[in-house]
Amino acid sequence: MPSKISTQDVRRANRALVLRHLRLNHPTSRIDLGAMTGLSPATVTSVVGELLAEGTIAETGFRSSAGGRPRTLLEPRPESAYVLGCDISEHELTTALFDFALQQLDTRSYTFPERQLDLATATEVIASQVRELVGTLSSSGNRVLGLGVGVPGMVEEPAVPEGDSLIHAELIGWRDVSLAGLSAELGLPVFVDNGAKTTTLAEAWCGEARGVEHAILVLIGDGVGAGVITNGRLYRGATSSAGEWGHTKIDLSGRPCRCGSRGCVETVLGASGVLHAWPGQAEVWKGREPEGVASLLAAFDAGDEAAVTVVTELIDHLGLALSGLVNLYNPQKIILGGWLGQMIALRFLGDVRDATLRHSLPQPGRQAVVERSLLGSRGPALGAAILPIERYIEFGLSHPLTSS
Amino acid sequence: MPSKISTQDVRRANRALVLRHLRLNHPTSRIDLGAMTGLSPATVTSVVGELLAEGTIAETGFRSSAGGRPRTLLEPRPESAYVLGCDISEHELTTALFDFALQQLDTRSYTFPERQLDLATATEVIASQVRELVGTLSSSGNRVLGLGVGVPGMVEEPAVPEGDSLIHAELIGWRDVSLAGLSAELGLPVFVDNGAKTTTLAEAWCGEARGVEHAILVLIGDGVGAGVITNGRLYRGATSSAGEWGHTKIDLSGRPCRCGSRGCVETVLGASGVLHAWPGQAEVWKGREPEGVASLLAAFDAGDEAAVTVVTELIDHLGLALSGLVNLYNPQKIILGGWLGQMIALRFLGDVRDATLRHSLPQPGRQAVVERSLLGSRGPALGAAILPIERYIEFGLSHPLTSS
DNA sequence: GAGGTTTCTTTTGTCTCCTAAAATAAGACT
DNA sequence: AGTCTTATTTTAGGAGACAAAAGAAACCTC
Repeated sequence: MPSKISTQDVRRANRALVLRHLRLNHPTSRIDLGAMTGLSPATVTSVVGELLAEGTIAETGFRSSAGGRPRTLLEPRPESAYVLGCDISEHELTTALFDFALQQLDTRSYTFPERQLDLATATEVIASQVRELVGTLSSSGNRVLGLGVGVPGMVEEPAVPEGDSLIHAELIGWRDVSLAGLSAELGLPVFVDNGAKTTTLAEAWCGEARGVEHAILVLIGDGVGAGVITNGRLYRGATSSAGEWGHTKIDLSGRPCRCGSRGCVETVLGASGVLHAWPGQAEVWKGREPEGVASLLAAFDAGDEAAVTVVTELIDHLGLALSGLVNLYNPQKIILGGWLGQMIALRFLGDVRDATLRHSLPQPGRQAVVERSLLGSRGPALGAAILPIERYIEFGLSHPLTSS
Repeated sequence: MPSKISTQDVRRANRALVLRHLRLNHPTSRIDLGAMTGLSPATVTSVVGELLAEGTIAETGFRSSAGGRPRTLLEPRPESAYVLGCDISEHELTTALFDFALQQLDTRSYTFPERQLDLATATEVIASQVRELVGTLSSSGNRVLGLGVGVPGMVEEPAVPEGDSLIHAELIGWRDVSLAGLSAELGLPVFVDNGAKTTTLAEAWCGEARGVEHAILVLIGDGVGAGVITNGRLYRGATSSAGEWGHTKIDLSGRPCRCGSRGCVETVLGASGVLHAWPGQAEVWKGREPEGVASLLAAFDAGDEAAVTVVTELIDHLGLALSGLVNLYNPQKIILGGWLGQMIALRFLGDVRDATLRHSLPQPGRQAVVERSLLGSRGPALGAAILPIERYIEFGLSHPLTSS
């Protein structure tokens, strides 16, 4: 249930509103901000004054006009704050440093074997990466807003606002773990979320979903996942684990899945699932799925009959699976990401669109455009870095933050 | 994107907050309201004073206490306002009158043949039902907040706030239709939404989903539908057609569906789909599906082998389909409704729960409780009536409203 | 280049709203 | 009756938004 609000929340909300508009279209003048947000000029002056005093934004010039006072142009100041984003995949841990404009400044990676990464090691590695990255900043005394971490598993929001998020990531052997230690060690606020969700956030802020109120990012690779944006925000559900699309069932008589059920989207659209559909090839490419898919596409190009069938069915099944998302979430845009998703989108986007439309109900189907993700592999870490930025834009520095 | 807010929105939000709390737990005292909402006693006094002056709530007694001033108890005043809800199904049109406490006072029905109901007739019938119902109110000069209408189709929200909602309801032959005429004729605000959504609203306000922040109502009958509550509100998506679950595909090699695709949930779980799975019986019960299902259950009880298989598979498939909702929406509760859904839940609720859990991912699966709907056939009209109530609670009388 | 025009930005005064603290009300207890 | 306890209302103050007025900074014209 919504909570009580008071006059100070009004300022908080309007400050965030101005900052968000400024991030999406800059440079802008005070007048334009007023027109776009609906705020009165007086209020815009006041809010902008605050942001200028903080150093969050800066006046960067003028737009001359035919016979009137020129508009002062405003922009976010990239060097006003920095954020860190960390992505943990099943064999790599990458931390990157971004400025306030979300430009990546530097990055550090750490590779680990066997899908095993214990919490202590992870904490240590991330901490040293963060210190190194922050050390590369030219001047000292910079505002570092915090660290976001994307993990390959589910993250449960704390019951009480100031509790710790609980991580469940079987893939790397983490069960009911928290990163409170890392936060304490760094003296920085640490935010955790599922990797697919952080990637979706990245897409929503800097990619194809920029400015789209209702969008879904579909990630297809070895595994399959999705992230949902509704009303411009990440959809989380009761315990933050909404959007788990990989184990939605689309085939009553499908192959068994590692999740214990059968016919999951992942068994049909995931890389090894696709190769399974290619007679006799699954074993051949085990552990080298990207090569396998490449060779499937080569065979398709060569007109190999089996390959053509596999690819044709893949596209139809993808469209069918996407239609489920279209009908259930009624998005304006569906974005294909993940290495396999990108590969498919690059060559068969039109066919995927047709297939999706074919299987969707007409009304929501008409709304939904299918696109290819623009973000490369930087997505997950970038999205993780957005977590502290989001908090800052929403709450300013009032919430726990530290300088370094 | 969220819009600007000002101090007056603060009052609006807090007024709505108090009213919602009062609706959920009454009688309550000012002090308790303050504690539950987080508002200061002074503010509670002020807001409550306003509501008392309006007549929306009343002081109804005292709770004596051990040695202190007794708390004055507050309650919503049922007779402070009235609302109308209308449900249009494929062969019937029912309008009901409710008081502010959502007690049904009276109802009128109109049956029409052949799934054909033209807009002019509908307008006329509803208008006369409404006049009749309002006429039955003992005193005159009552506040009638408006009429809500639930239709068997999709409703597109207007692009501009003051535009008209567009209705697409193929089932009764309505295409791009609006009820602006009805509103003008009655001099009352008219709100329209999809029938499954209004029923979900009813469940959220008065049924199993009361007070639940994340819930899904699943309606299984001849057709199949669903409504989703997230963060305590109805989930609508980009054009208000989210939650269309009936044509989610769960069987790649399933039977073709009237929607043009194949293996839709409706072809598996809908009444005629279920009977199709019962060898040789589909034709027998065509047009008399409820009887057919009853006889299937009788055969199941008698130990008929085919029937046992059909029912066992039905439950497994239902669990599998529900698991998709669990994984994608991460709800706290799933509620089974619709005549067939109720029938199944009444006899096999435990098995359905097991099946759902079996096919869901562990984390979201643990959260989701499966229950049977408590609302009978009154749901759709009741939910429709909630539409104007919701608006009133949120905006007070500031939005277009009329007295009669 | 002085005055006028136009357009953006800031200032001023007013209004709304929440809240802490103080005051008041309405019992029970002794 | 006096005291204690708890609930509600008043009071005084602060945060905010905004309309209207004032000020600022161009350009244009003669």
